[in-house]
Amino acid sequence: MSFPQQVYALVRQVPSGCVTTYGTIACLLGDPRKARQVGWAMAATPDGARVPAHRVVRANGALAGRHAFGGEAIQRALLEAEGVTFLDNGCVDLDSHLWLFES
DNA sequence: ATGCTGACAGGAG
DNA sequence: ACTCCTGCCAGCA
Repeated sequence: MSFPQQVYALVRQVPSGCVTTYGTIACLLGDPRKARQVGWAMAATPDGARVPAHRVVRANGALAGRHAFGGEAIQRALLEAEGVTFLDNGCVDLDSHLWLFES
């Protein structure tokens, strides 16, 4: 199982209405320092992977921005549509929606 | 091969 | 609170 494959597998487990962070994913894969590679993996996410990359946010809940989906606003809209709430600063309410992969 | 960049994170100044 | 620096590793000029 290649690194990106594991990333996709985990992200796919995130239920609608929940989010997770790059660091968390990297940690679950055994190497917290590979957070950047997680980001790279998301950027390279093939459509066929069916990975809800919009549910993956930064360590503090801030959205990816830049190259993502066409804008942070889009990612935010997608999450809101799934029931995810945001803080005044535009960050995801991790306290309520962070997926800890307890399943 | 070398160096810079990047959907990141964490620590230091 | 904010900016800068380093670690990690894949991709590209």
